[in-house]
Amino acid sequence: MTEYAGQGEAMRTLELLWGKAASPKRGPSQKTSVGEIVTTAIGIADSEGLSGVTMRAVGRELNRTAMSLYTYVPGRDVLVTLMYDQVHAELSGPPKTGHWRKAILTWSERLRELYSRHPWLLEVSQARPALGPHEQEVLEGLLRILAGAGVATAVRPSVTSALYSIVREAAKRKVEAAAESEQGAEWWAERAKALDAVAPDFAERFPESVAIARRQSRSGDQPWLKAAEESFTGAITLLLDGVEARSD
Amino acid sequence: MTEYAGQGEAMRTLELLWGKAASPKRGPSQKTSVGEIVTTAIGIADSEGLSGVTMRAVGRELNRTAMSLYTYVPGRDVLVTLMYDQVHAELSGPPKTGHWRKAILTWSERLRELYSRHPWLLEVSQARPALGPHEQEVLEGLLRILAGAGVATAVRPSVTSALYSIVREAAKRKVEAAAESEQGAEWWAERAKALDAVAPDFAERFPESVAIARRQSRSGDQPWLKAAEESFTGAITLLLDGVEARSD
DNA sequence: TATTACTCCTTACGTTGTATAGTGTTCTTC
DNA sequence: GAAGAACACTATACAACGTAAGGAGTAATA
Repeated sequence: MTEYAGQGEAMRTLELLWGKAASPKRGPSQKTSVGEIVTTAIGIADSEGLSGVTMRAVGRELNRTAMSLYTYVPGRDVLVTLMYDQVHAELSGPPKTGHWRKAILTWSERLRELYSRHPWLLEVSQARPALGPHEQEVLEGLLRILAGAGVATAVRPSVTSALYSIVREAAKRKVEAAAESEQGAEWWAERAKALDAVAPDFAERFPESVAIARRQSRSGDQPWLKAAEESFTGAITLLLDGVEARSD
Repeated sequence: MTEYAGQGEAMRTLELLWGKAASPKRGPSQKTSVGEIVTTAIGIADSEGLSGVTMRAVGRELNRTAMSLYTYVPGRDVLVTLMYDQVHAELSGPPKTGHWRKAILTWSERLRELYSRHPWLLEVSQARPALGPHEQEVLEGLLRILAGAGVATAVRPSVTSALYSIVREAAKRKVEAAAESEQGAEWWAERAKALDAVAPDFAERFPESVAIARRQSRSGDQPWLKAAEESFTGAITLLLDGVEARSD
């Protein structure tokens, strides 16, 4: 490994994120690349979850040992950071045109779809200001829409925070719903019976929760998915109404 | 372990969540309890993060072996679920009175403070419909406020989702900010230099992001904390404005 | 009193991330 | 061209993890 003038791992991680890692000048030619490793790891995460991404598993996929990966990447944590930034590249595209409300809704939906394609994103620790280029590009895209719409600078962080939040929450519910539909109806019936046995007063203690659950279960054959969809667009509409009320 | 009539682990987890696990009728008296184990585990998580909560560490704290914990709790995952529900008990209190906007803001702030006290909540996987009593109580509290305010039933899931989202996002930023202020100013300067070396065109590529970051760094000696605070109340205000616009 | 159900402990297994050391390859320098 | 530095990769090893299996001791039941 090259020396990094004492700048530590933060510098190394930034270099990797921005594809600016210096290529080696001597020694045997590398048999793979950071990009290939990250792509492979993403593939594993997509199909087996983040816990499936072990150094050994990634190495095996590339016909290499786990330890050889440490030539490219300083450790598993950084690999996950790189994966996180890399998938955000899927959202890069032409700038949105049209009405800003529509643009924001589209932005939100695209981000949510990203989370659906890569559910493991929800397992990645959020306490991590990575500053990767693709993640940053996504944020910048939203800020541009807000700026173009004439939303006051002071309000933009709030809107941004709220939108990200709503998208992630919606993605969570969608992932949950998918996992749950795998379980089958029998599992649900059993669980409901168990809950009743353990908390017979559930409906009395939590009438509002039960009312909403019942309301949602009436809306079609995929109740959870539909409910998630509705509360997603509903929440965004609400937020944008608030923004608009503020602009006046 | 008692047999659970083939109902599996879901039943066992629900019993533990609701404190309805049957106490043993024979054998030596138990030297600890589920509650003590959960409390101990929460203490460890508070001070060392969720990764510090190992079966061995919890056992050590209670002068017991890791394996003895399996008498009380079927495994680490369920222990984490119990921890998650348990801390939500800290929010139980008298129902809020006064204007509903104020009540919702208070609810949100209390939840955010819970996340601040227990930052590891953000590390807990959200893809998990636990149905624990304390978590449910918190949700029910919010729904009651909404119902009392006359917010339409159809809108409540949206508002709920958005509020939870905003709170969690704000907590994330607060946790980040705390972790970052530990790092000291030198670390930040170094990191800024590294970013400039790696992405000299950062300010040109992401002008809106940079503008906001600059704006936020002007607002006092704890820029991150203040920014988080502002975007938190800002986002909620925005959302409630939207709700109000909808009620008309 | 014998049996049963239970708690707790010891031991052990497989898996993880990664430190260390060694082998062989390629570029640089003399 | 030869020597040596810089590198890629492998093999081995270690500590820590969750937890399965088995056994010793204890208390209620029959």
